[in-house]
Amino acid sequence: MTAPEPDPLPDDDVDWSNKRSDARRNHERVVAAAVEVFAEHGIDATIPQVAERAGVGKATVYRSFPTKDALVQAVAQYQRAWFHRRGLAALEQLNAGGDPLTILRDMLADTVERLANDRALAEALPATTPAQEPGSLQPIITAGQRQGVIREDVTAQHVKVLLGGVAGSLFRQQERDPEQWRIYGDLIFNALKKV
Amino acid sequence: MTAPEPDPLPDDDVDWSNKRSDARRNHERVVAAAVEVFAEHGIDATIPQVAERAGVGKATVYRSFPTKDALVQAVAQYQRAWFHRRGLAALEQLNAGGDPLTILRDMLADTVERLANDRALAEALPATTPAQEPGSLQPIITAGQRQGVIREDVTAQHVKVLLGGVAGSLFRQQERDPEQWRIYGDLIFNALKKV
Amino acid sequence: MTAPEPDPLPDDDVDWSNKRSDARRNHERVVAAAVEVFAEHGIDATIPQVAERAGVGKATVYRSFPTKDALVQAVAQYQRAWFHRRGLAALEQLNAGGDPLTILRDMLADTVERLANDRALAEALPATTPAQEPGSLQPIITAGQRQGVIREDVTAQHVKVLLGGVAGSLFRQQERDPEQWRIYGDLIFNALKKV
Amino acid sequence: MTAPEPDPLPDDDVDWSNKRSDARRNHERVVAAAVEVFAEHGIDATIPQVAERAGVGKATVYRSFPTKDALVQAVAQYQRAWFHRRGLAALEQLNAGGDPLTILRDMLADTVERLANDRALAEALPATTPAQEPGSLQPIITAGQRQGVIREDVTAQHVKVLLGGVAGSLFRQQERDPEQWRIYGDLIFNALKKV
DNA sequence: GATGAATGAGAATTCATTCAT
DNA sequence: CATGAATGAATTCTCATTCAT
Repeated sequence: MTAPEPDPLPDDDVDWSNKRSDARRNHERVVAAAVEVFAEHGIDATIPQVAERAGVGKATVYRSFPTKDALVQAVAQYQRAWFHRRGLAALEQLNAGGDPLTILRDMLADTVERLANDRALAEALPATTPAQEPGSLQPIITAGQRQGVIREDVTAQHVKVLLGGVAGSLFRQQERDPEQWRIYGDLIFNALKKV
Repeated sequence: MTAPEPDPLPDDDVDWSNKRSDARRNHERVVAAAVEVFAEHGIDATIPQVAERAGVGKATVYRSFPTKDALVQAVAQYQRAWFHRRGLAALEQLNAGGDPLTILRDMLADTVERLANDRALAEALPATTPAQEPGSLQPIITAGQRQGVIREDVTAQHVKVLLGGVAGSLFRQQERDPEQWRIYGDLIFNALKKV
Repeated sequence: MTAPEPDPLPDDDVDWSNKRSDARRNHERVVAAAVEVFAEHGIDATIPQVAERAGVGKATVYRSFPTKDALVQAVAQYQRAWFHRRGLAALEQLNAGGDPLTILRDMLADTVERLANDRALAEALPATTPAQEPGSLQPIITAGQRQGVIREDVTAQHVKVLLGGVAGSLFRQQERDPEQWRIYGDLIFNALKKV
Repeated sequence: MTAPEPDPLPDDDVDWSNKRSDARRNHERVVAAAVEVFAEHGIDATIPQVAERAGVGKATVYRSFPTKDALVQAVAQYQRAWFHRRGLAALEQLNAGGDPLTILRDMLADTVERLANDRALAEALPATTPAQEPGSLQPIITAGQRQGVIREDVTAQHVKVLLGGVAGSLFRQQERDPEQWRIYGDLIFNALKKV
């Protein structure tokens, strides 16, 4: 039900075959550090923070990513990719004849659990555009709407905004209680259901 | 149904009885300017921006508020106060025999409308602690729960987080369509209802 | 024959009447430091260099000039203004019936002498556009052309490029001998004369 | 009338007899690339730019030249060498009984044409010292002086400074019109003539 | 020998905060 | 009291140069 771990890191479309292994290790360290630091501090984290976490100099971060924004986008893409994969898993369940509401509830629960540990995902989620993610949440919502169990004015985008927005707020007030996070997931699930 | 205007400014627990009147006027100007500027730009607005809007020097802002954070807190308190007053108005309707769900729906609609025009409220809303705001939304929710129309695990805090979180996301993606804001209000309303 | 000393510093269109005297002094220090530092190192001089020379912090420089380019432009304008004033003085001599060739020779000599001590003027000179400087050199050249003693294909712009270019080169090779500088002025004068 | 192409590359006083041929080839590639890149961007071009143009790694550039300045000097030497060869060609014409003024005019025209397409030459030209270039322009100037058609206080160095300086200015203001470049060459020619 | 990865020093710029007037 | 001038710390980004492979 959960996504496979560890998540693959973004590859940046670089052909690493003829690069030195330590360089690749450092690149991965940078990305991993960025994922961690952004997870903790959001996209306001600074390049020096990332560099220190990775144990490299600032300029090494710039070797992998030419601007801070590029790094932010890479991490955001990585986060969206997780969400996308989770959506594909849900889609398989749906195609296997699963119940849309159940699948949706589980997916929301998983996502909230991850959001609780990853501020960057919270910030990346609403920025997703439907075209970029054919899998995602939309098919499940559509299926539920066909069955008349999900509100007809709801789209995946609404869910992402609700999830991302709530997570952002909870991070800001440093809510760490998993039970509270779970409740919010359940409330959002409830918001989508047809009365 | 809407709150009275202009909203009273926060008092900051200062004894003004022996202050010069122009000092008090400056203080109020600063707060009013801060409310406006933060409403437009969120808490990332700068002190110089606030000072300019207030028509005073930067140091005058610091006379009223020793740090930028103090000013942010004051504005946040002011925003929460608006929400609190709106809650008291709803409470009166409740005591006059109104329907909790209807009252709740109207209050959410009003709040979303205000959120759409006030970034600072979105940022301030979730930071409220229950003890600070006995009025607020809680009595309406409680009444609805007694009538069995509102989920029992829901508190005013949950609603604030949902509202503030969604508004934050919508601001970040610069969503200006009032219809979209309205839908989110409706979804949150739906989230609270008992199935 | 030479320009009045000390040259007036650029005023940046600021009304200083209600500013504190120390602020004005600091502003002037910044400008004076910038003029000096740019005179020595050209426009590649850095803001920290200017700040240190002025005995102020970097940010104080930014108070007077919002970007480095603004500072560069101010200094360049100041330099062009000197050249302009010198041109006006020459124009008066011309109107008083002076000999164009003699006036031109003197003006070139003065300018070269100043260029020898001011790298920034060398860099600013060619950037002048005729429209900006109605006085300048053009009237003298035109008068000389009317008398048939100056080449007809010559404009003030050509002279500025010759002067600025030569001075740039001499700075780069650190030529300090005034006699050499004088010779270049004389060569340029010779270049302009009709055969 | 023009110099033979391709120009020979500088030798840097290195004994290549016991070097591997590919190392020598790399060295030459670096110099050729540096000549091109500096011609386009002046000495502000970066080492990575040169390395990329040469198709080698940055460190390979540093193997041939310990600092960027060393590379700059090598390119400058190469540019001066072109000028020197052009001077030798002129010298032959002189020895064959040519007219000094005509030879000088042609040489200046050629040089200006090359300057217009080579920023590095403009920057390198004035840095020449007479001792380094016995040939160059000096013999023609001397011949012209003997005939009484060229000013007696003029040396080849003066001409180089005039040429390099003007070219530097024209590059900085991005003057691309060949006619303008030609005029400057003619003015410099005029500057040298005896009245 | 050759490579490209890594780095440190430094540049421009912004802003919360302090202080002299 | 009120002001705006001054500043230092922090941030993004660049490049000449060194070093491990």
